[in-house]
Amino acid sequence: MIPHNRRVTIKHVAQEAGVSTQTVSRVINERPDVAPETRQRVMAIIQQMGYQPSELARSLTQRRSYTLGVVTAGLQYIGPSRTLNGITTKAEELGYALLLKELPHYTTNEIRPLIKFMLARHIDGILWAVPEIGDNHAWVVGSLASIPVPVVFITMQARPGIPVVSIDNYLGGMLATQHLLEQGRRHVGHIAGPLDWWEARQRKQGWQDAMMKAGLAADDRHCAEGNWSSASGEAAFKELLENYPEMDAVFVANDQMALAVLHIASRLQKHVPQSLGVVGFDNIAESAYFWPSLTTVNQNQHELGRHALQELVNRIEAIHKGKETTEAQSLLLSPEMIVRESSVLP
Amino acid sequence: MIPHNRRVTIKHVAQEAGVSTQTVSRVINERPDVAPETRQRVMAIIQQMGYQPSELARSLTQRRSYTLGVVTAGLQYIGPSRTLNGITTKAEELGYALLLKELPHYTTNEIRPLIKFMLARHIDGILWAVPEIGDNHAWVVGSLASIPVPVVFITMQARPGIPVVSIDNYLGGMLATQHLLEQGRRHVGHIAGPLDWWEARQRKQGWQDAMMKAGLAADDRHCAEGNWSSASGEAAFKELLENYPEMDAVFVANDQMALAVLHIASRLQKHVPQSLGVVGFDNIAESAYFWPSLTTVNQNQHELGRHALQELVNRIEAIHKGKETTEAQSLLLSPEMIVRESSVLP
DNA sequence: CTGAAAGCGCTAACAC
DNA sequence: GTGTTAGCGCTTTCAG
Repeated sequence: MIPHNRRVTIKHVAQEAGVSTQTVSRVINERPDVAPETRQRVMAIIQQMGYQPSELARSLTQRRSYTLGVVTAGLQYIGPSRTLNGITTKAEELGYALLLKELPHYTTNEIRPLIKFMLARHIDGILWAVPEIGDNHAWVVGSLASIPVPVVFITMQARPGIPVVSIDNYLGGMLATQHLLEQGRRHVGHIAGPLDWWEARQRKQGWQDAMMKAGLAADDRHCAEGNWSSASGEAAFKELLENYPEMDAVFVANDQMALAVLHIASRLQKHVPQSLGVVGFDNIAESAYFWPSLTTVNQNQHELGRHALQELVNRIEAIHKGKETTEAQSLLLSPEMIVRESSVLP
Repeated sequence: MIPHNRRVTIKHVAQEAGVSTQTVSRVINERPDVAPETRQRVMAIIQQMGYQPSELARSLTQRRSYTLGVVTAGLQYIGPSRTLNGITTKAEELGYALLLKELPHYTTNEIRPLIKFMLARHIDGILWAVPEIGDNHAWVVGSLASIPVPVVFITMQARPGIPVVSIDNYLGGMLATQHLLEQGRRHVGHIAGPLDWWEARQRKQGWQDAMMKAGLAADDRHCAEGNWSSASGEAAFKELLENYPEMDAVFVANDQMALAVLHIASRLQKHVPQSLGVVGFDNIAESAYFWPSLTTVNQNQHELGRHALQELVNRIEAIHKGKETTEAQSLLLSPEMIVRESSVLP
C-alpha cells in the first residue's frame, strides 16, 4: 500500500512532457487542437506515470460531477435491491458514479440533511427509490422547487409535473384477479399488503375493479390486510376463512404471504388449486418450488431501476444542453402473469 | 427546481457577514479561536442563506473525502444486498459517504479501470464485497501494493497481512451436520453449492469433517453439486437419491436448494423429517413457512457488512493518525443453528 | 482573535 | 497549436 500523499497530477505530467498543463488537459479531453506528436508524447507520459485525472477537481471546474445520488430503503429485502441492481447497471452504461444513501426507516423526517449531504458532494441529480408510504414523500415533493438538481421518483403515485417511474401495480392486481375468474372462480378474496403503502392500495384496487367488472362482490369482508410477512399472511388468511367461507380463490399481494396461505391450506386439508386457487405477486425465485408451485405476477424491478436512471440522466443532459424545461412524464411498466399450478384447475 | 448555477459559497457568507472566508471556515469547522459574537453572527448568516460547505472542495484541500468505495456483485440476490444494508448503516453512523460499484459478473477482469475510477474520486478506502470464486480475487490481492488506500475484503479465504471479514462457513457446515447426527441420523448426504465458490467449499468441508469426526463416510458418492438455484437443487437431490440410497438426512448448502429437496421428497412420498432430515443454509425469510418448516443455518450478513465497514474505517483513521502499520487481522463471524421441523424426529 | 496569500487539481477564456 | 491567467470552493500556512 503506497502512502496516501503522492498523487500524480496534471502538473507532473506537464512538467515531464515539457508542455503546459493546458496541453495535457487538451489531450486527456481529446480536444482536436493538439499537434499529433505532442499528443503522442503526452499520452506516453500519462501511460508511463499511471496518471489519472482527478474527477473531484474536474467536478469543481466543470460544475458537473457525473455523480448521481440514490436514496433507497429496505435493502434487506429483495425488491429494493433488485431495483438497485438495475440502477447500477444503467449508471455503469452511461458513465455515471453513484452515491448511495439508505434511509434507516421507510418513513423518516430526516430528509433535509440527507439532501444537503448529497448536494454538498455536487451530485447532478437524485433518484428517489423509496416506496411511497403514508405521506413519507410529502416533504421531498414539497421541496422540489428548492432542490437545484433534477429528481426522479421510483414507485410513487403519479403527480403532474413530476417524473415518476413505477410498476403498474393496479394492472397487476387486475390481471391476477381476471386470471382467477377465467378459471371459473367466483369468490375471489384478497390478502392485501399494508394499506398505507401505495403499491398495496393499487393492487387491491385492481382486484376490486376486476371483481366489479365481473359483477361480483369485493367488499371489506372479502379482504384482509397483512404486512408482507408470511406470519401476517397466515393471520390474514385465517381471518378471511372465517369471514368469507365461500371463498374459492385468493389473490395475495405478495409471494411471501402467499406461501403462508399454501402452508395453512395444506394443513387444513384445503386443496390448492382444487378447492382454492391462489395467485401471488412478485415472482420471487422460490415461488416456482412452492408446493404447489405458485402462480404469481412478475414485476421486473431490474428494468424499473434502469428506466428510472435513464430518465434522470435524460433530464440532466437536457438541462446541460440548455433546455431547462423538459416535460416531466410518468412511466408505468407492465407486470405479467406467471401461471403455475396453484391457480389452474386440472 | 432552482437553476443549477447559483451555489452559495463560503465567499458569499463571508461578504454578507463582513469577515474573511477564513473566519467562516473556522466557524464551520468549530475551531475555538473565533470571538463568540463573530461566531454568532456568522452562524446566523449561514442559517439564513442555507449555506452548505462543499465537500468536494474540502476533499481537495484536506486530501481526504470521507467517501468509501464499495464494490459488490449479485445485488439481484438477497445475500449481497443484506450485506450492503449493513454497510450503509455503519457508514451512516460513522459519517462516511458511499460510492457504489457493482460488478457485472462475479468474475471480471475489468478491475483496474474500476479501481482507477474510484481513486479518481479520491475515496479514502475500498470495501471489496464480492464473493471469492475461482481466482477472481487474484488481481486485486496482487495489486494491493499499488493501491494507495486501505482495502478490506468480505467473504474471502483469510490471507496473511490482508484484512478479511467473513462468516464462518466451515463452522456452519459443521453445526448443521452435527445437529443431524445428534438426531440419530447416520447417513448424512450433502448438496453443495458450486465448488469454485469459497463459501461452498467451506460448508462442504464442515460437513466432511463433522462426518469424519463421527467415524462416518463422507465421500464424493455422498455429495452432489448444485449452483444455488432450486432447479439445480432438484437435480442434485435426484443424483444423491440414486448414488446414496441409504441416505437418511441431507445438509443442503442453501435454503433455495433445500426448498427443492422438500418439494421433491414430498412428491416421492419420502417423508421429511421421518425418513429424511433436511437442513439448509441462509435462513431466508421464507424458510420458516416451507412445508415442513426448514431447519437452517443463520448467517447475519447485516453484521458482516457493519463489521467490515468498521474495520475499513479503523484502518483509515489509523493512517490519518500517523500509524501507517496497523496489523491486518481477519474476523470470522459465527453462524447459528435455527432448528425447525425438517430435521427433528418427533 | 482575524486576515492575506498560496495551493488542492483541474479547465474556461483568452492570448500569442 | 500552445501558453497564460483566473477561478471552481475550500483550507492551510503565516502574519499581525
